[in-house]
Amino acid sequence: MKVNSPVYGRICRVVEQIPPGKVAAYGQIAAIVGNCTARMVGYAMASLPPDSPVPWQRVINAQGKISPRADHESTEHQRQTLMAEGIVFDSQGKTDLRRFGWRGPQLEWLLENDFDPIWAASSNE
DNA sequence: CTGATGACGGTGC
DNA sequence: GGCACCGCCATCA
Repeated sequence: MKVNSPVYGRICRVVEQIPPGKVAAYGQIAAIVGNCTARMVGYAMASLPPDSPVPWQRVINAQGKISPRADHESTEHQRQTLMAEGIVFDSQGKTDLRRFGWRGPQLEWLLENDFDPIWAASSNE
């Protein structure tokens, strides 16, 4: 990532837990990170280089849509990447979070990385 | 230090 | 369902 910040670091570690074929909302990531807001997550993603190892493309907004930004081509690339992972978008460019929404990290991971265990995935995958 | 900014989200109309 | 506000707060100039 571009800047060295403890907060951004925690955000990125959580984002890295999102498996292929799943997506998470900015607010969801923020809740897991704790002491952080959706805007922080969005800003952190914006600061990442396009070739970052962090799967930033799996983070979308709470409406199940890819957040529009100045660089339209980047948005399109994100959509293509997610479709390649199996995510399906409807005619409105929305994806069904009930089907593709990430349930959260595993309890063990949360505990080992000092995150609040309340956000653990409720059951299996 | 101060003010502007932003890949968001909840509320109210 | 959609749209306009406004709070959010780490970063940056």
